[in-house]
Amino acid sequence: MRLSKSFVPTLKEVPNDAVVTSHILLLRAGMIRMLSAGIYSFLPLGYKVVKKVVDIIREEMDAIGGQEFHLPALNPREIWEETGRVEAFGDTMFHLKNREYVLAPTHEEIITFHARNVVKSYKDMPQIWYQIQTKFRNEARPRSGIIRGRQFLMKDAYSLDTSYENLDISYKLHDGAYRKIFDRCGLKYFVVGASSGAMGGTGSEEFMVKSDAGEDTVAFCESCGYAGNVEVAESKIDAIQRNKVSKELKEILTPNIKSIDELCGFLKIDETQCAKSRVYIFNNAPVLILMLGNDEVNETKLEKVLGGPIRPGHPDELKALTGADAGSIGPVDFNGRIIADLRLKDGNNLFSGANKNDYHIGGIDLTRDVPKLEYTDLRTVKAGEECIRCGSKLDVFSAIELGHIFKLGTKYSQSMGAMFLDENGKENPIIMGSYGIGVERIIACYIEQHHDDKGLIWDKTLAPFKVNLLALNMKKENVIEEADKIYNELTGAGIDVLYDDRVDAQAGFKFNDADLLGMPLQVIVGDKKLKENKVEVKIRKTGERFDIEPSLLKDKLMELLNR
RNA sequence: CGGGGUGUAGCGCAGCCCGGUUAGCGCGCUUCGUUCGGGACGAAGAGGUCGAGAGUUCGAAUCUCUCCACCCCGACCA
Repeated sequence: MRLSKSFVPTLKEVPNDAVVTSHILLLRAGMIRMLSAGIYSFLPLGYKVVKKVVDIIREEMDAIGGQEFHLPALNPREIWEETGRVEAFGDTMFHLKNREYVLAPTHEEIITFHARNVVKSYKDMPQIWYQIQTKFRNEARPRSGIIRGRQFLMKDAYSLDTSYENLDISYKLHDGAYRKIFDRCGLKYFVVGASSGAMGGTGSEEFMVKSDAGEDTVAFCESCGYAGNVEVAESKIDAIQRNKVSKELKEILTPNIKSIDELCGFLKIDETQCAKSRVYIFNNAPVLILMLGNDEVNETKLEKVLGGPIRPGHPDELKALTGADAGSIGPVDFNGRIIADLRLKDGNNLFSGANKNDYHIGGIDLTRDVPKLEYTDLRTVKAGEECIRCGSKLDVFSAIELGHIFKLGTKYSQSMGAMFLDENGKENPIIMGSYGIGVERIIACYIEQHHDDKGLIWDKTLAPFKVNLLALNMKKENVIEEADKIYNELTGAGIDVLYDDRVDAQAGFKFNDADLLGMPLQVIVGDKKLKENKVEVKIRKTGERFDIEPSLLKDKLMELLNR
């Protein structure tokens, strides 16, 4: 492609609104432009990269037996009513004003709609259905360029199976395909166990890339590879030691003492001798949560344990339930379900609220004084704690979610009536899985991982062009002649070449644009070296450069591109 | 949705506090000439509803109010 005839509006200066590296470079390289918050146009160069990513995804999805669909983005609202997700998505779903339609934020309902009409027998399965298509989500706050938009491209896939064993097979196929996709795209990623959130289901994994631009927080173990979203991650942290002798319960006057720190200061005790109470409302019933010391309740973990949404109790509810305000609530004689974090397991000689304002109780023995106490892991892990698997120090950092694979189970088939007959003629709901990849995020993550202060650094796999040919002075006949010849030769050999043939751009301008655009190889044709019958080749990634005779150029480039 | 910030030429900004010529600067753009291997130089140009609307005033980019857009932090987020 001749640059002089192309629309590649590069920017020397950094646009005001861009903060994240990938966003800045995509704008500067003339690959995207914003239309509105979270809505981006891909310009020709950017769209070439999109197509490369999509091709890789398609190849790997086809390789596991996926069949590509193209489903409508415009959906009748009533289909979404069947699963209750109009309400579940709430404001995140776009609604049309002049017809009862919504813009699809994902496609489980549409897949299930087609499945229930056609997939009626166990003989029809397994199926893997996928598409690469635009999704719409009314994000409250789009950000970071193409990383979080209101309109974005997603590869979404769905598996239909007759049993959970078969779902496991489909799930593993996707896991493998995803690894190949991200490997081929040149991404350094890791896989974490994740919370299933509002999708429902029995298991899920997220494919993540470490990045300051990320919106998820992840605990990661360098030595064994353990990784978990902090919503679900666990660490090895000391539980309290049970004392040999349990003291008597003792009520203590603690005027105006609310927090654990105040309590420790007042009683001259350590925070690990304190059990902090939090009251949540689940299914309109109170649940008292006990945490050790200053550990905070991880609400995601709690919701998972309870199996549904929770909310913190209001101050007046707390008062009515316990007779005390937030700082003085405790487990002893609490009337309702009590769950304690594992760190408190069978602890004794603990201090906690007395359910009476300005009083705490000491000498609590959980095994003696809190009957029917349940224990589970409810903490959020912190950096520096020990890995649950190998004991090394955990790192906690932010990351971008690239892909997510889910075992959905029967949530959608059940609510929408997608049933099949098994070998015994018995009717069962289809067992489903759902698998997503954010296409733009692959590009953004790639850039976050592959750039320098000059600009983008494309690997040949995703590069919009393999070679950037620079004719340094398009007013010199010999330069034009040689560069044109090289352009024709390389193009003829099937190499994608971006030919900077701009007449009015000076050498330095072309060098900088080439580095910004970041094609893997640059071929520089200038009068100076032509006089010695040489052109220059520069490898963008390493900065390495050498001179070569034009007649040897094509073979040399082929060799470089193939290794 | 809460908090903070910004909005002036295609891009980056100054001017605003303290109202008063024709609204400036750099880059980019057009024309001509020179230059031509690391973002050239000279000359002459084009380009603006100062985010929108209302108000105060003899007079508003500047003061007041309302709205809108965008960015950041948070909440939220399959």
